[in-house]
Amino acid sequence: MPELPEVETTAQGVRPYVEGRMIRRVIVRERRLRWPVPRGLTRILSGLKILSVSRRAKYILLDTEKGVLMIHLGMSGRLRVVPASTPPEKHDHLDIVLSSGKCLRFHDPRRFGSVLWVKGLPDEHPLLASLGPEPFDPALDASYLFDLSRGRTLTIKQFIMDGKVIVGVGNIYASEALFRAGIRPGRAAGRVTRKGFADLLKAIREVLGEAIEAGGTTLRDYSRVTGEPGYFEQSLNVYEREGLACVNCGVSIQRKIIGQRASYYCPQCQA
DNA sequence: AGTGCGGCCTGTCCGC
DNA sequence: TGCGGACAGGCCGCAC
Repeated sequence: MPELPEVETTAQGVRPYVEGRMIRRVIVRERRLRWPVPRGLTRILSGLKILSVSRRAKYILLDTEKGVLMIHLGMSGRLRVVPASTPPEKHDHLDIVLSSGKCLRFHDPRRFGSVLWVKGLPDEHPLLASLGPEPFDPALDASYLFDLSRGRTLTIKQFIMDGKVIVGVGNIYASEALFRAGIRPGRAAGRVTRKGFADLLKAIREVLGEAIEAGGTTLRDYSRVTGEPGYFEQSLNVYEREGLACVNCGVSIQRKIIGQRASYYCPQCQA
């Protein structure tokens, strides 16, 4: 399941193949994604050069002189670069055929992903406009999170997974960051101390940074552009480790549903 | 306004 | 073996 590290890894992986390339055409085989793939994408994109590949939250942005193509991997989406002649497989919903003879191929069995076209600045798109800061934004600090959380009754885990608060913290890394910060996922956000948020922000940055370094976490659906797995899975301390010994203290890791999401924590190390 | 939850999807796994 | 059902999850949009 692609979280921010997986999306970042994907953006980095496709960048050398698509930046500076011309789009020859677009082949849409299935437009029923999270949002319908816009009609006329071939007409819009053909002949445009991809100026840059970037990422905002979990969106991959392909910038052209006429607008920006926003790609979200949902939870089972993948982007691969393959020769344009490669026969499509099941769930290969869309190809962006490049002047190089290769194509950027979007594959998404669950179709929670999306491919959208924005004419103006991507930040003005409704899906991006109200998003919170990037975790690695230097302007982001613990005080921001602390202030925003005052009076909030939802759990700290739900709070950090809320894209309006901070982007890019998905289910896996939320559990992992809370473990590192020693905070129980079920604690009310409004009851987390200033120190707690300092620890938590540090932990979020560490976990995401390490996961990017490792090429992401490979669980179920995700693999890198090259098809090789990410290696962060072996660094997970609590996620999907219910009943196993805490790496810190040996106490059994607990699993609890919070906000309809599986959450994992050590009852000893996390208060 | 903040909170909780339904719904979108399919592959995988489990029990019968 | 085959089948149904539960589950996984990002995140929007609705209802309270």
